[in-house]
Amino acid sequence: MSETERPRLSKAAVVKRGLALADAEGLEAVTIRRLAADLGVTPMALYWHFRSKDELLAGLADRVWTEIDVHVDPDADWPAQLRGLLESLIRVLRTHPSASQLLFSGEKRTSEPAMIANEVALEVLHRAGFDAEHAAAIAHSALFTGIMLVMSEPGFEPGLTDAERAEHQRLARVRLSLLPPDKFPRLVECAVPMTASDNPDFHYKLGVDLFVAGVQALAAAGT
Amino acid sequence: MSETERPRLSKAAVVKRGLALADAEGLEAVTIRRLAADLGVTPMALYWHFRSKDELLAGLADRVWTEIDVHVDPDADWPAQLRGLLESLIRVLRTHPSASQLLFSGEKRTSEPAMIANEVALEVLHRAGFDAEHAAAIAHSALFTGIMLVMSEPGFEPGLTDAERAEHQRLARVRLSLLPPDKFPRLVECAVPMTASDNPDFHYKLGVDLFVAGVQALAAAGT
DNA sequence: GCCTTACCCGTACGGCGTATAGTTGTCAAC
DNA sequence: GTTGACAACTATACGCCGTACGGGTAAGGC
Repeated sequence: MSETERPRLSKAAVVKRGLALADAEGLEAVTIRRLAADLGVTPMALYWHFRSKDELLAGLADRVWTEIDVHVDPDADWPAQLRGLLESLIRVLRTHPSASQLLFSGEKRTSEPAMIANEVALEVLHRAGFDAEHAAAIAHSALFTGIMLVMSEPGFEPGLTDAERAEHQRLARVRLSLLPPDKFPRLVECAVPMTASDNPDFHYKLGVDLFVAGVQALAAAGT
Repeated sequence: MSETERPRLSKAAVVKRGLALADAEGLEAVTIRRLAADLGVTPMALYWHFRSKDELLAGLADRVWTEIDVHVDPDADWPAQLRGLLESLIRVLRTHPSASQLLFSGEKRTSEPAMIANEVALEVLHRAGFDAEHAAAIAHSALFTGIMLVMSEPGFEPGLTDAERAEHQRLARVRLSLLPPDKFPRLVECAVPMTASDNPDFHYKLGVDLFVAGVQALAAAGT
């Protein structure tokens, strides 16, 4: 009865497993010890491949960046291109719910795939007529708009089961409904939509519409 | 030689000190042990006033919410009112750099002052002609736009000294400038504006403009 | 005099990131 | 075929963290 041979560890394998763990149980579940255990290895083994936990997390972020599709339809107008990029970003961030948290630490947006995405966005904005300063700010804003949209999705809290999420929503809704209607008429009225963690499409569509419309307004005003 | 009498602890005093600590050294400096030491008290003393650290942090968040000015100019039109609210939010978040991180945990946006702010925003949006669903989504979006603007300010990293921040900026700028210009022409071109952590007014003005313009466009399209 | 209540301390547990030093498997050089 | 170097790990330990549990102690009511 031979020991089940564990394949050699590799940076990529660790990152893959770490990302899967983050996706499944939230970023706070990604600890050196837990990840090592999942990989059937001693905690300190990871330090052979990564200088620190932060470098490991940077590895996760890097991998997430590679998943976003930076292809823009050359025949579309620039608002459609911008929208496409933002939607691609959102798609990736939604499949990796902890990635948004990850991308906040500034030095995790400097990997090469991140640069490429940034470059493409800047190019689109350049063609839209924005100068370097505005293009930079708007590209930055687009990234954070995507992150915020994902993190502000009602009921967003990575690592929760669907049942827990539903219960949270129910509680939030009840709490809102039971507010004094004379002091909080609008809140009571909006109890349901404010906590609607069911169909998120409305949330994302409105968010993207808002952003693109804003940029278009700026472009029009800038001329 | 009498012991220097320490005044009795109170919830408010702990929150005050905690917020000051967060402002000065970042949220990760706010540990039970450190905060207790600052207050001249044993860690477990804080647990008399708060059930858990999370409840303490909720206390910080609550206090931050009370600082935002929810007064809207009744003579202004709704875009100006919306802008005023957002600017007030941003002002507070900027004076408490760690507050943005704090407000992410959903249950820290349910205190009474938070509700009031929300109610006011919903009222403004209602008068702008949005239905409950859109008003709810846009109010939500406004809050997160404020948070995002603060956290996406170039060089944002609470608990850093000005010198460290300047050094970070310098490094980021150099790294961008040294990219291969044939692969990243726009990035190289935007090296300076992308890392401009000096005058932040441009950043915030553009962010608010973007948001308000977006909402106005939505209002116009909705009619 | 006693008891309750509010407030605080001491100790301990399990988990975290990681510094430091030791162990093993692999494989080229002699 | 032995040796030695090096890559890839393991073992142990340190100092943090949040916090459960079980006291202690001064003030005030009876």
